[in-house]
Amino acid sequence: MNELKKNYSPEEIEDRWYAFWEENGYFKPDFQAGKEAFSIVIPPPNVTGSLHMGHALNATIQDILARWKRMSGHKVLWLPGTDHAGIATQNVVEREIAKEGLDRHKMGREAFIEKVWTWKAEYGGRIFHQLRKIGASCDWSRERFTLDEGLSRAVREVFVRLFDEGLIYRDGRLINWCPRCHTALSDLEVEYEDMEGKLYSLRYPLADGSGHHIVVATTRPETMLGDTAVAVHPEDERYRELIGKNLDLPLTGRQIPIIADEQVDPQFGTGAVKVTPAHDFNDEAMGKRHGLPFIRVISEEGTMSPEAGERYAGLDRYKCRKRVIEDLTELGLMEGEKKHPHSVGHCYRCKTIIEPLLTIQWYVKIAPLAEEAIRVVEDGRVRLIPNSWDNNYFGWMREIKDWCISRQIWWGHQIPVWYCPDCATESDQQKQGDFIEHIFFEPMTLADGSSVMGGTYAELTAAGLSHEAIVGNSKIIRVPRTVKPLCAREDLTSCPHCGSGKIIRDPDVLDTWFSSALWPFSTLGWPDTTEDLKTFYPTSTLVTGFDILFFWVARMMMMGLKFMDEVPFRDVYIHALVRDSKGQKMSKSKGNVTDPLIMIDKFGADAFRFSLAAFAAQGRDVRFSEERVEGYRYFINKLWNATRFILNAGIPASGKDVYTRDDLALPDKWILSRLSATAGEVSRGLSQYRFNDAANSIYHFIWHEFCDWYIELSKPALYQGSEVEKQAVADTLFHVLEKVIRILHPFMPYVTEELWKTVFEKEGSIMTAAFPEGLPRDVDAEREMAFLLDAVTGLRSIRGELNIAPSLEVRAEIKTGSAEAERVLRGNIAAIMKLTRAREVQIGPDLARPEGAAVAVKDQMEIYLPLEGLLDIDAELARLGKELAKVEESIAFLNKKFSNESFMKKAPQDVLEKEKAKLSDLTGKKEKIEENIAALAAAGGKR
RNA sequence: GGGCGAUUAGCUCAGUGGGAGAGCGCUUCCUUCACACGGAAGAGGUCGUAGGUUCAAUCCCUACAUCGCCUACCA
Repeated sequence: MNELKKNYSPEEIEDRWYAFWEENGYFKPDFQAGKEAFSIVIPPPNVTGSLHMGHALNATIQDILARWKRMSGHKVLWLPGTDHAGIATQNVVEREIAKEGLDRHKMGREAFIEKVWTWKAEYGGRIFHQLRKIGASCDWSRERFTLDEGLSRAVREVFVRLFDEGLIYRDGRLINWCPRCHTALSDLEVEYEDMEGKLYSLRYPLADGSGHHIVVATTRPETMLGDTAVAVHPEDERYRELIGKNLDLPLTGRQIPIIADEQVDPQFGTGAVKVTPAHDFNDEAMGKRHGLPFIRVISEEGTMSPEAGERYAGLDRYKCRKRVIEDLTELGLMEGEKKHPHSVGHCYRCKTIIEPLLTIQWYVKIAPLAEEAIRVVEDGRVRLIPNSWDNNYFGWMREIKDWCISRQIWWGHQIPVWYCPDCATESDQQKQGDFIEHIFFEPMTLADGSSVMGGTYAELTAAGLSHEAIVGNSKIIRVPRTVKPLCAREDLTSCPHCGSGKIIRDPDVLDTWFSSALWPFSTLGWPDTTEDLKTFYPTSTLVTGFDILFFWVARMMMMGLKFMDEVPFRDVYIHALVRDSKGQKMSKSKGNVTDPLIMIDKFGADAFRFSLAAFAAQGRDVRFSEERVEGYRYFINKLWNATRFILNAGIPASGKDVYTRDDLALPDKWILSRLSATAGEVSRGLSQYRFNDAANSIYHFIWHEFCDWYIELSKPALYQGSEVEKQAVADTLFHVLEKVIRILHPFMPYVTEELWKTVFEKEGSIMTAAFPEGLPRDVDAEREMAFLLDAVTGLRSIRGELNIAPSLEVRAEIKTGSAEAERVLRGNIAAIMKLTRAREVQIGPDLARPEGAAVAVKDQMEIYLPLEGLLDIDAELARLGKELAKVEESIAFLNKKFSNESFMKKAPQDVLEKEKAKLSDLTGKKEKIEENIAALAAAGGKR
């Protein structure tokens, strides 16, 4: 047997055991026959990510499940991977190259993407290192990346199939545009934030020369340059006469009509609203209803476009706002302004204020996919846990809008669509709208006389040509997006219709979430029918935060059902957000971020994991507090020292089964029964995703039952018992310890492995030991033990409250009220003496009340502590008085109940019985206390 | 605007239709041969407010207050 140091030091063992597990393949599923599959796919963190508290909680929960299921005889796959995180990653690398004075346009698409891959190779694995620190038992041999070859094939397959079915289409409409990221965003990617804005009132003069004007209110005066109407409510008396008339739109020289529309709220502002169909979602709808022109006055860069007029073109949108206000003021057309709080959409990646822009984008027609995804939650094929999320989920799914999936960035899955300029008709060319631009290089002779072969931008820069030279000599082909798109599984090099080699690929890439939507099956090998796919799909449980319920979970449901014809997972455990100790959301800008790695450093991964599990109550945010982590480090130390105690006793385990032998004492049987109960509670907790219950249950058992009671009770036997008694106790201690570290292992993998290997010198790993299940309860032992516990607590209570010095070795007398109580107490006199520091304990059914004794009244016993002259009678009287008051209060309450006729008539029989029993117990107790008070008072009087 | 959740001991939070629990903190005592990262004994709560349902409400219902979150087109 090995020696343990006095205190547990996590840093010395964690990395060693992790390497041991990984090298020996313990994280790989065990394909042994007969094992049921249990699979989890990790919510892929962004490659740019580093581990934050959310990941830590998420990973800990998954790991607890994975380890528990492994120990419970499942073949477990926990599949790890990362997400390419299109916009986020592109932003990071763009900042990186900006330091070298580069930008992606100068580099060219291919060179830039290569740069991102290089970056990914260097930094992308960071988070996996961190997950290893936490102890995550992922099967790293199956690690995937949303942009790797296999997953890209899956993306391509899905796109083509949806395209062929008409579920993917292009349309020109308003979308949320981030002028900084220079891309479209889906509705979900816009974060709304309340901001203190201003509401400006502008005067639009009537065009009839009457000198009258209409006042409109707006928060965005610069958009007035793109107004194409002013709308009023059709019933609005104030404006009825004016409907159909024209207004002079200031600063533009254009005239716009006054239209009537139900959507206008006559109560708001002046009841007249300016309509800018090309830059506002409401106005877009109104514009379409009334056939208004769409004038785009703001460009992709967030600056004013030429259509805004010469005076404003090129200005930043906010500078333009100022200038418009100045100009209107000068014309006397500013009616006024006032503060106006409103919510403004921001890019979820860079926080820039989004701009609604009219562009052509790719969409997924989502309603047909959503139907089935709703049904599977309704009929329970997928369970959301906690189910309070059901309504949120249904609400969102039922109102779901088509999903904009194209992004104008480079890092991602490029849309597998080509356009043929030679197939474009004249009407295509003339149509206003988006063009796809392609820099096209033909073999050319440069100014210095050298000649250059044609090629892509990247190839040419690689050949040493400057950006200027390339751009100056290139031809730009523009293909209107209205040309029929050609969608294909394999890259096209020529037009399948006309054979033209000039076809241009759609430059857009797919929304990152498009590929993550396929994660549960693409990672398992789909579209091939692999062994993994057959074994592990559908996955068992998805563990995720509610913040990506719609981004990710809902979309996985739709895609899984569509392409696998089966739900992607059975259970979705939705955990809360980790907040700081004050309940604030952790964020870099607030500086209240707790770094999980620092926590692991300070307290060890086990303590940190256990805290997260203990915090993870369903349906509530997690408030993280370092003090609690510290507390759980103490807990590990407690277990560690309990182990030292067991080892130091120096009695090796005999190997005899503790459940079939007949030489166990009451405390032994009791702790075994409590162990069984605890194992059951932990199993139940885990299977119901009540991680806090499971954690608390094992914590309480180890500390307060095993250490506080059983180990203390074991001492008399170990120090003074017979050889047989010693061996029985030692065997019980070892047995409970061994089982307890198994139960604890999913929560605390490292320390449990350490104890398993060093104390029990076992082969293999605790990871493959069976999780304790179905251990026998011993209700007799638990009931009998209550007498012993009562006797000890009663005596301790007297000692504590009467402040009897611990050095004073008292004598105790216990008058028992039943044969069972007597038998139990008699059998455990040594333990009572040891735990209460009594030099003598007398037990019997008819002991006389000694004079000058303190007393405690318990079920089936009166405990006397004779203090021969030392008793502070007043203190004891006060103590008993307090006790009596409590009992009397309860009795009064019960009596009130019984005197209530309706209660007697209507309360169910079992409740009635229970209350009656309670009353009779209390009455007995009351009488005994009163007797003792009377006796004591008499004794006091004699004094 | 709509929806959801929260409100329980000093703090952080569990919990249940039959007079409320934990951890930390606090008080008192104890360096007793696993652990002072320890042990023992205590104090501490009209379970947000007001109504209602019920024999019985901290728990169910309604309203209100406060605080969060999600969602929405009020210019």
